[in-house]
Amino acid sequence: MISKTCGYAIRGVIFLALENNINKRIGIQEIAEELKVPQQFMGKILQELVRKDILKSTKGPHGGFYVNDSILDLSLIRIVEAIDGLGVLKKCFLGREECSSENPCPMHDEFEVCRSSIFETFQSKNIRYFVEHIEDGTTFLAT
Amino acid sequence: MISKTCGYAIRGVIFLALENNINKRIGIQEIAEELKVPQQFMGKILQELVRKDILKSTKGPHGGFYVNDSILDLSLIRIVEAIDGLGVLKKCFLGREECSSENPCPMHDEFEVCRSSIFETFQSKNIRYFVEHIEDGTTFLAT
DNA sequence: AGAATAAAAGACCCTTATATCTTTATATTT
DNA sequence: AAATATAAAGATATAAGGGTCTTTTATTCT
Repeated sequence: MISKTCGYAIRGVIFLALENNINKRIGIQEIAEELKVPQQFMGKILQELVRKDILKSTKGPHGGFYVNDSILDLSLIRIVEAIDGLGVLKKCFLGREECSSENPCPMHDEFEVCRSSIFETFQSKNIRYFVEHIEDGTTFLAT
Repeated sequence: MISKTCGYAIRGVIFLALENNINKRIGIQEIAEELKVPQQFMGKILQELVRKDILKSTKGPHGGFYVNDSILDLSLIRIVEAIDGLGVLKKCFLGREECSSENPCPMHDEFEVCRSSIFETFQSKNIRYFVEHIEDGTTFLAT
């Protein structure tokens, strides 16, 4: 559905939002260790999110990645859009070039339900929602 | 979700089931043209399905791939199993190594609904179901 | 038997996703 | 100012998925 890269990106952003204290920067090493993901690869992904204005970063000692409180209002769909593009949520389940309700593949209707429920989640849930569930202890970021 | 390869496989099997007359064999060229998929690649996929005893084939003039009526009772999950393996339906949405209802990622519950609905479709619907919808003209195999 | 036909099989190639390594730029500390 | 820590940037490596090409094998027709 979404790429592994995009999953890492989402987990990274939620992690930064969780740790968000005023002006606190978190190094890529700590992020990668906490989330149990490859450090350099995570670095590239977070850099991309900086370029897309979803995160901020500073170099030098005590540098690192950080977010400000407005991140809590960001809807997940913005991260998916930045990493995979929205097209990832529209591809035909059976690999046809074109697939739509007017010209559906055999799985189209069944899958459309899922597709739109995932899309609705990405659209309507913001980072705050996910942060709260992590703080609750009802969901987990690291394996 | 499932691989493109697996989507081609499903479309190929449904196509053969549609065209199934006694002892009729269909060449890979015709199959690929009808479904608008790469011929050689489709050949490899159908060969794999022959090895997995889902299809049959014969070489030589008037050879080709074919199925018998029992194909209509095959559930789609058997094709997914043969090509991608059932693991493809169990992967964590956010790319964690382990993800379960006891140790859920932030998207786990939302995605579980989709996952199980897709699984249920694959499990419960047989080829006959899809063949009927194609014959109806309500769904389409080729783009 | 020989020619023609069609799938099987395997080697190979291209693209994308995933991941790592190296160098550079920048900020902080001393 | 110099040393140091740290991320940015970009080149490179690896693996998997997707796709093509060539040779072999089996079948049928003449």
